[in-house]
Amino acid sequence: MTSAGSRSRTPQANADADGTNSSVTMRDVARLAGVGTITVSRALQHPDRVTAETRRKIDEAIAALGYVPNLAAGTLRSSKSRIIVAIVPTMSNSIFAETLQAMSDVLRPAGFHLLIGHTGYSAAEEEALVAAFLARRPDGVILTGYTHTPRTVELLRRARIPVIEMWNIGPDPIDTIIGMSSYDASLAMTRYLIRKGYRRIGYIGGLLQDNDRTAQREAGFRAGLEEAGRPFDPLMIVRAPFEFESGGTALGDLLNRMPDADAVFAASDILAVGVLLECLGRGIAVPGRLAVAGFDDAGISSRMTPPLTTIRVPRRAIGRTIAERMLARLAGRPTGERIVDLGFELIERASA
Amino acid sequence: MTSAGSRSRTPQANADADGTNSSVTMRDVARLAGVGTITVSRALQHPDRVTAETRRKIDEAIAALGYVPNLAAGTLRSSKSRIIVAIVPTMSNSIFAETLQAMSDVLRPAGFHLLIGHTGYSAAEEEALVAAFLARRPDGVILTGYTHTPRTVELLRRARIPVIEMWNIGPDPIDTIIGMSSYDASLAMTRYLIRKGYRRIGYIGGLLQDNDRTAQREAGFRAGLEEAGRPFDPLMIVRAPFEFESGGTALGDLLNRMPDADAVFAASDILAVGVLLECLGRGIAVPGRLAVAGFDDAGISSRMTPPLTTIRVPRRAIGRTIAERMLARLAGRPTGERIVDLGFELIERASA
DNA sequence: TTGAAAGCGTTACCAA
DNA sequence: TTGGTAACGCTTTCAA
Repeated sequence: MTSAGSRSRTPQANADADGTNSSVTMRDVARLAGVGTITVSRALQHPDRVTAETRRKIDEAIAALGYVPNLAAGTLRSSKSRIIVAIVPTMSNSIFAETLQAMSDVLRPAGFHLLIGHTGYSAAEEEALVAAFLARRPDGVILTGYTHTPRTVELLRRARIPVIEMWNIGPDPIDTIIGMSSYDASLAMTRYLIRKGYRRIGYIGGLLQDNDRTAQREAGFRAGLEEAGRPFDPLMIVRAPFEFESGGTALGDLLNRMPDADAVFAASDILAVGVLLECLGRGIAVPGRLAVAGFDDAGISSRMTPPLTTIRVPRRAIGRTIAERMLARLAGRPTGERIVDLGFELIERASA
Repeated sequence: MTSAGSRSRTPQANADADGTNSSVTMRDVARLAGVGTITVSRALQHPDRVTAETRRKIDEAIAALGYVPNLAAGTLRSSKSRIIVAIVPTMSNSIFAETLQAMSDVLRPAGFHLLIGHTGYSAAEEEALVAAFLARRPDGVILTGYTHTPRTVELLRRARIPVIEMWNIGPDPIDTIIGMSSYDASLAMTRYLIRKGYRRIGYIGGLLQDNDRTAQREAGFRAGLEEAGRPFDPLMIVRAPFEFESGGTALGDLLNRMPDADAVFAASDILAVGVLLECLGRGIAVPGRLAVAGFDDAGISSRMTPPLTTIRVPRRAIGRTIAERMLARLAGRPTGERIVDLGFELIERASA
């Protein structure tokens, strides 16, 4: 580990002073090792199909020349890029970041790289990303949710590669869908609040545009009210972008419309924490005067005062499962159901 | 936007029923358009070097055949991948996620894709990532900080591509370094706390392993004490990973060692927010009994009660500037200084 | 276990 | 403005 040292101050001028350069090819390695190029290729791809002695000579030649393989050539010839494309709404929400990291942690040791795109919650942007990324000939594609433009679906269908939709379970996957049911989770939380005796429950949800997660959560909330015979009123719902700032603002809106609310279900912990902080600022007792429930179980939620009742989504497990499934598919190994529900957990804490 | 529809239930079986498939090449497009392949290539790369009529015919052929270019072939031939590698410690910290998104927002419209890796704050892992990614022949590489293994530096030097180190300014960049001085910022915050009259200032910092940002912050804190003639004592420092949970724990440790502390400077808002929440839980008045300052200006910091005094780092500007600089370099346009300091802002709020 | 030749789909080079 | 030919560096195919 060094932070300084004898580095060249003019990187552009780094010629082959040490006899190595970046245009070393497999052929050069083969020549130095005294073998054919194909043997070098085999030594790199399937080390066990080459004698230990040959492998040693090749390894030495690689080290001596500073050889770096050129994956573009391999991809062209083999039609295998070892690239997996993953598209998420945003990377700023650590929910998705953690899922991506979990996927990457499985894929990288297997030699696959994740090419990540973010849509800003726009299906049109997703389509543009898919179109652009397909030119890289990815071996597989992972999308968030099941709401896509028809052309996105068509492009992926024609690409004939594994496609995994994630996070939110829907009825008719393009190929495979892995995640949990936002509807079920939201319904469970609504039932819980009702069971706890809250009479006037407000809902702060995300924007619905191109977002089946937020749509399912809102639908689950309404279903919960209905099955309990509670009248639903559009005034009970406020929608806001997933930011801490909007949680507080949204609570203000909601309380203006529902001054008698005794509980708030926020469809994301980012919003719910914003709500809690706003309550703190306004001196609203939680859960005494107003109960607060969230969704996601973010890192901060358990540290709040009071700690937040929320839905835990297995976000690392989703990433891991998707990556493993993808690797199995690409290796031709048998895979299971096309719809994989990894479930959720209702975490009961003090806030509701 | 559709969430369902007439999708095939057996994607593996999608043959060329509609006459289009994914093995359409530029040659097929050329044939249908009645031109040479090179003209198709030109129409795609430099639309202005082709007559409008030719371009129209080619566009029609592309649409009719559902042609998707193969970038692997182009990369092989031209040695231009239009891939930029970016390596960060973690994507879970939204600080880095926002910088990555800002970079991506500039690079994508220019036809470049970001290949992202995360090191988990390990220089050895960074080296492994760089070695693996270089096989994709990226057009440029972006690293976080200036602490790298010698082999990482050597690999990048040999690759002869633009390398931009980011976030933390250091004296001797591999090539170009863009960010701010964590040392200066930390020193400024320490001076601020001293000026505000706090006598016994504790410090909660990140782990130092392979992390020049945390090291500079700690050094800045010590320098601030020293220049004010305050005695430094190792007991004043607690180090913890950047997680909400550790902020609270670390505060406990610190107060055991320094029961008379009247201020805490946490080297990350994640820790500082954890500290604030812990104070809330323990009934410690902020800033009356204990002042709290942070670093990063995370989204939640301004919403806390009291709102958090912190250092604002221009994280989106860093990403944008890096991307623009990278594009300029790759286009052969002149670029400025090798060290670009985008500065910071001390945000004075109520917590300290 | 090893190798020779062919070819992947694109773009550089040179010519018309 | 357009095109023919060659070449990028690897892996597949077939053969020894």
